[in-house]
Amino acid sequence: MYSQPYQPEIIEKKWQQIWDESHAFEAKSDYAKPKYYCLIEFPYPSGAGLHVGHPRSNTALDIIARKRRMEGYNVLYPIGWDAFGLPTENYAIQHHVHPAKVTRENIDHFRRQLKRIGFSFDYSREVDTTDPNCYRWTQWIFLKLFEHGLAYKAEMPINWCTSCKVGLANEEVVDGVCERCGSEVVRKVKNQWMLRITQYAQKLLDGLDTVDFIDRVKAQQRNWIGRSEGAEVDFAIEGSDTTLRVFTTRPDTLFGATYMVISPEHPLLHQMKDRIPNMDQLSAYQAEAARKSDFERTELVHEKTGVAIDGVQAINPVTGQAIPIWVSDYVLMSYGTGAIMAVPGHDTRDWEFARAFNLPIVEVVAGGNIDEAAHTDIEEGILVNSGFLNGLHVTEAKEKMTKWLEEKGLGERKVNYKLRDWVFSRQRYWGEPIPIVHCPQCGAVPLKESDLPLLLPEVEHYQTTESGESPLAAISDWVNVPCPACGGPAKRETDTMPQWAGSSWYFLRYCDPHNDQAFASQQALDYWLPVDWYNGGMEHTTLHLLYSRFWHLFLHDIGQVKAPEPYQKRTSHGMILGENGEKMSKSRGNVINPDDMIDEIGADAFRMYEMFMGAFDQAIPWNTNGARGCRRFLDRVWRLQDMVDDKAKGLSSDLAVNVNSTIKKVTEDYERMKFNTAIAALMTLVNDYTAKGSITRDEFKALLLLLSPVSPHICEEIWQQQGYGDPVWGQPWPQYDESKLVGDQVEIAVQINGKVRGKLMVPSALDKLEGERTLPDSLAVRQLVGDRSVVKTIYVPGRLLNLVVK
RNA sequence: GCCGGUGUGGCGGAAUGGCAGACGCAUGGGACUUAAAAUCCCCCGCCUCACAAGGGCGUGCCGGUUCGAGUCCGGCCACCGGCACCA
Repeated sequence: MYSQPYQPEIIEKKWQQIWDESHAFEAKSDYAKPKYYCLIEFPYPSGAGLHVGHPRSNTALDIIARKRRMEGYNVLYPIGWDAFGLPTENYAIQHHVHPAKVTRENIDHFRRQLKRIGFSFDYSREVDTTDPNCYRWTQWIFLKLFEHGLAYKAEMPINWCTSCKVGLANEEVVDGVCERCGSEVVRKVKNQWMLRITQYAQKLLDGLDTVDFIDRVKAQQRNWIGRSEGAEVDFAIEGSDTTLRVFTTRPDTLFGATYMVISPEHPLLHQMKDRIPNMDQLSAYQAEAARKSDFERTELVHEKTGVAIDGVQAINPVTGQAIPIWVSDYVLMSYGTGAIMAVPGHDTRDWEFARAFNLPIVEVVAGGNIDEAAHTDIEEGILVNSGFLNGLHVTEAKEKMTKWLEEKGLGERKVNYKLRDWVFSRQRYWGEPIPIVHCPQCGAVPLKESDLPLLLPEVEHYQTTESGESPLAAISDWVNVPCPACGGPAKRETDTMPQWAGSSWYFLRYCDPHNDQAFASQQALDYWLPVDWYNGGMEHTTLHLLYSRFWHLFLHDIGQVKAPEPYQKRTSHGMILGENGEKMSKSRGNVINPDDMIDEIGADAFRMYEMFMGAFDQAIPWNTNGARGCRRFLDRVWRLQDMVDDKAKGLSSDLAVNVNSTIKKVTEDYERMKFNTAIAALMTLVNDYTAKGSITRDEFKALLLLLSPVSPHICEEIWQQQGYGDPVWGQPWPQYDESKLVGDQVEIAVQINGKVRGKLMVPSALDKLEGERTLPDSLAVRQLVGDRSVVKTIYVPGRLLNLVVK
């Protein structure tokens, strides 16, 4: 009997120390070797520590990273800290400590927790976004964006979180409330730094065709970018030189445009105010619309309100008829031109509005009943009541109308995107300072590159001021500086960058993290990029993933990186839910702490359960008993040491098929992220070994190599104790013998009319034709058929025989 | 409303158009033990049947294709995620 019990708490510490001291997982700067870059989203080092969601992503790519090393690749699997951000700052305010100190402590805590799980990260390349040597380059990229006209300052209504006291990007507002804290978001006009991500809308869309992202990620990005094709059309305003421009995706329905609607913020109102008799009424409506918070706007859907503009009419360019212009908040200033042509016959919103205010409804595409509802299902319709378009299919009509508009100079083809520019300023302390000086003479002046990094100054209070200004605004000797251009008195920008800044390029820094001449050397970037495999959460699909692709496309355009797209492959893991099937949260009291689990079952079993619990891309409830089952499995693996027969050589004949097919299955399943079935196959193999009662050294060895990416510590320990030689992490990945995947004989099912009626042993080499010729004559099959006659015979080699009988 | 995804035992789940329920969890039974824990073994979808054998039914619902459908096609339903007065 093997006397020593399995003690993960001892062997895991032991091997973690050995990995550390031997620099086992540091990426080599050997640019001749084939490389593989595995990336997980770097964590935000919160005070709460690691939760069980982090290890799901980390273990998955740790398996890939460890497998790639065994396959001979130079692997980069880095880790870092997305350490700027509000929770740390709020904690610092509350407890009167410096956020940098809080950050340092949290990082140390996170690193300890991660090391305890045995991830093969290259800790020598840690990136910390709050380190001036790092954010210096974040500022540098900002200067480049500014230099290329992609960063600009604008007075504009922004989403203002009333609790965080900070402006938010559109992407950070969810259901009208702050994504982070859930508080009400109101619109507030502020002077904000913006990034022109809209200029990259088409490139962000096109790039998706060149990369290997899972479909739902691509779909969500496309959806968010929201491209739509159509035309812009000018409507003349009666009795003036002005025209009112609209965007429409359905130029073919122009004959059905019976009125127009402009958004309450549309400049036309102000422009025409002298000839509008009911301006008071309109101003009141404008004020009403402005008061509505985003929350109210999303809640109060479908109840159409509006006011007609008296004394001003537009001319429908195809019918020549004068049509009224209305103001309504169902038309958004931020999309298209802020004005629409209303086609109530074929648009639900226009139909409701027309009904509410008694406006004419005209059918221009046949097939519906416009007295009952708008006829919107018109992709295949035929035009009616439409002059020169009558009788045409909508597709032809669209084309003909667009050409007609272009010829007459009344409009043009146009593509619109839902994507908005990115609000980039935050009125907060704990972020990268924006390296700009505002000079009354020269305007916004960038710092010189040689003056970077612009350090965050020490302040007394980290709180946003009551007027909504950054805490940096209160430090007058930091704020007041000479203008870098003219030397006159000027003031620094006091807003800081959002947390998304650092995460938009951190993966580039990993390539060469200690470089102080550039964000990374050209050679390192050329070698390591693109990231070969990036795994992360679905919640980052429209934020981080889009932003970082944008920055990378930009860096590509200015010649800093070779490839346009940063990530070759993107996968996403499913969320881990609490044991009750609900989302894990402190308030629900269903949070599982990784440290507690590791104390109980060890890191190897914990890692295994994270991968075994279910399909990797699905949300799965945690089950502590299931995790204990993984520990029991590792106990069985440990006890296999009692069964090793030192004298037996190679693979025993009755296990050769099991071992070879397991190697094949596990190898393929790891690549497809089917970790649960790979582990199930390993369990089956161990069951086979146990049932046999004795195994050869080679049989044990194959198991350890296959299991090592999932549960590395126990494999290293057994490997060493069994005297297999150099550590597992440097061993070649096991290969299978194609000729040993099936035995000489296989059991097949015998079906009569598609129903299983018996089993039969047949030679596995038997082919389809030969099987169909010979098998029906065998005794067992003849008994099943009885005196019925066989009409048809189908033999699927190695699977089944189906006889159709009458 | 639009775009994705998912529906299979008590539970998590498995199944290139080919034996539905692998693997694990839970439950029950047994062995070992003075006892317990640990470990090992067995059973474990529903119905029929005294039992066994045997048979029937079964992958959200309705239809279709096929020798054969959880898988493919058509039409629904439910749930989850994302987007949404986006013209």
